[in-house]
Amino acid sequence: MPNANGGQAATLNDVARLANVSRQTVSRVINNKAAVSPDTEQRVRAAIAELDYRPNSHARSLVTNRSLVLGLVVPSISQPYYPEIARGVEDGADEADYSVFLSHTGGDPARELRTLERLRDQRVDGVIICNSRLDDDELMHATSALSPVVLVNRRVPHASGTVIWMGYESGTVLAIAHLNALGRRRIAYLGYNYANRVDAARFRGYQTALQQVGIRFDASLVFRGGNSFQGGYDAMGLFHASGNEIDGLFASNDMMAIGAMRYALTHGIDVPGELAIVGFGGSDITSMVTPDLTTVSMPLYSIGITAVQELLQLLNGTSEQHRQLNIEPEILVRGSSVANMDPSDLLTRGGKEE
Amino acid sequence: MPNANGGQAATLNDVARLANVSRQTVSRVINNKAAVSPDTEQRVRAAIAELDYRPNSHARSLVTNRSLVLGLVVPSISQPYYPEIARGVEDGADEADYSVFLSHTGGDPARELRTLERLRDQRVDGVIICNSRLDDDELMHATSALSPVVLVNRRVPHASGTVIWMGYESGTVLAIAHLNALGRRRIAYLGYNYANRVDAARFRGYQTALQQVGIRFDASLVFRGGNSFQGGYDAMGLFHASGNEIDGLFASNDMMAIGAMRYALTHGIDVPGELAIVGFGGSDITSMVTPDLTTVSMPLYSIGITAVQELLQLLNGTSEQHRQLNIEPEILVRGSSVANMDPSDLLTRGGKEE
DNA sequence: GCAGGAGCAGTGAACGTTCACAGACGGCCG
DNA sequence: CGGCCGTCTGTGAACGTTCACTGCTCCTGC
Repeated sequence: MPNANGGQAATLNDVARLANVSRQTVSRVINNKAAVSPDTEQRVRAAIAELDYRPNSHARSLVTNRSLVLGLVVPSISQPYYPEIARGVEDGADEADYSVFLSHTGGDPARELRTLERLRDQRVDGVIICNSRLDDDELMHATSALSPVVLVNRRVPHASGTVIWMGYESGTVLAIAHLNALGRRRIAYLGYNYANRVDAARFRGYQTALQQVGIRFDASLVFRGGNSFQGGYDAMGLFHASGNEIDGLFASNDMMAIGAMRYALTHGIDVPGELAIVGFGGSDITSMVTPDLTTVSMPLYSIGITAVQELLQLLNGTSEQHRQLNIEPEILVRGSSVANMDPSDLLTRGGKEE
Repeated sequence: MPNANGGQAATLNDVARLANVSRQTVSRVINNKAAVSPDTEQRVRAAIAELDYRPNSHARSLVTNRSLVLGLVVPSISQPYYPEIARGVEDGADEADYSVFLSHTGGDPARELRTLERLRDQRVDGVIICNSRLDDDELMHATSALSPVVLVNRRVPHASGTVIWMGYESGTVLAIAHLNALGRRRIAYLGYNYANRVDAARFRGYQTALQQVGIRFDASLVFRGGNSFQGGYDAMGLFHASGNEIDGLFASNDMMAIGAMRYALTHGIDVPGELAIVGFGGSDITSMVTPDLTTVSMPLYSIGITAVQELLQLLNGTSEQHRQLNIEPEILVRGSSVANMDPSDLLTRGGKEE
């Protein structure tokens, strides 16, 4: 415990006294703002080291009006997909010497609202909100006191700040086109919640793609289930029991796709022979299942990085507001849609950037 | 923008002026500390609402010496396992009205050190560190200025604060005992880094268990690979090529186990018939692979909750320091070690809480 | 009728920084 | 040799709260 006065952290004044200079001089040294004579600087640094002094960020923020803290709000940190974004945000922030408040809302709008209030209380310098569950008005109001803001997967009318929009629609088109190219014609769509903007965008992509390749939309091939492995498994079971024949399946996310695939495999349906399956998300899991899952992949890590950079640019005015960045996905073709791929070949494909 | 003076957030003084009372009275209302007449309170609340006032937490922290913020440090947020802990921490903190700084270190000790410094700068009220990569001295020194501290999976001599220790050793004993009970005698151990404390603890468990069930330790059945799906796959390949016969395999974590299983399945080794496999971690993925993976499961979410509660108790002195909490794992028996389980039965087992 | 307490409100100082100044000192130029 | 500029350092105020007081009014009890 190199602290001077009984457990309390040393202050600028303590350092100044020890080094026989004024507060301001110490401040100058730690912020290396203005010129300080080498001799003085040396003395100050020695004092800082001796007292193990570190500036109090609260005091600093109070006067500078900047906290060097960002907020990241996600619905659920434990779902695959968000951790990867969070990692990007973390890395981007760390590099710029920012800290990150992580908050997860559990998909509960009330909790999201509470979280945003708290971030405001903490006077964070900016906020990244992923897949907000608030309705337009609430979101507008909550973020108006919270600028700048980067919204991931949510377009809000007249939002100041930047919107990062993932190509859910185009990604789904990719998936359906792939299934069509494989000669599949009866392609089912497995979603989870059409009231959800993201799921709705995918559904639009499904319809668009069908039209493009000249397949008539058949509402009986659209079904839904819970947003999980179990949900996909159960939904597939129900659908199968209905007796509808299909040779292709697109699922809204990887976990549901894997659940559906599991049902198929354990009920004598050959994948991909009889049924080709494509998931959405590009999560790690997809390369660990057998057969590995063809999936539409989003560059999640770099989305996180981009979000932070955009936020920092908004902060120092290097970027204009009202921008929209579109992120385009790619499709990772694997064993759940194309048979007889060399497994060792599969392993090297579809790796994520680090 | 209900703000009064041009974009700047309203302050206590603004509210006081508008409500025609003193700062202190407003303070009393927002902290509902002392008695305030109903009439006055009403006026103050109206003013707060009109100005959309929210207290500045920096100013508050400066004088109260509490920040209502906790720090959570993990090696990697995108690896399965940490998100679940983070979720627990988040939920526990949210309930107590605390915010959480999430920092991930990428397993880099230098970055971990930098992170801890930053948390200290931010004057967080407490820190949870998972699987610290620092050596004892560094960790001791870095945390001495950062109390209270909860250390997950790391025992440090004379650490003030609490240690949460997961039963790596006992969990591994569970796994080996299970394999032995199935009649497996040539049980291999697949690790990733024996210099790693956690991996070393598991290895001790392996040796202990062998001894308990009367199997002679055979060093040629111990091999290692990278800490990932690919690592498990490759290591299994090399081991297989060496011609060593085994009928049971324990892997240090789920991803490696799944990689090894994938290698076995794609190279004509029947799982679990010829080779029974047990992983470690209890991550979600394990129930999504085919066959689903028998795994040693840690109650990660509740560990996160526990860590926060412990921290908060240390904060208000309700818990004594130098405590060690041992978390005991359980084994989830599934298709990779026991064949012919009803798949729908499997689905309902091993689900996580929440 | 007055001491004492309860209920309510306000004042100055403090928390640990940075900011906008101002001052001291020496050297250079005209 | 006087004025001015550059380099270095110090001073008071401010940021937005809470804390420890003090002061006022009104009621109660003896």
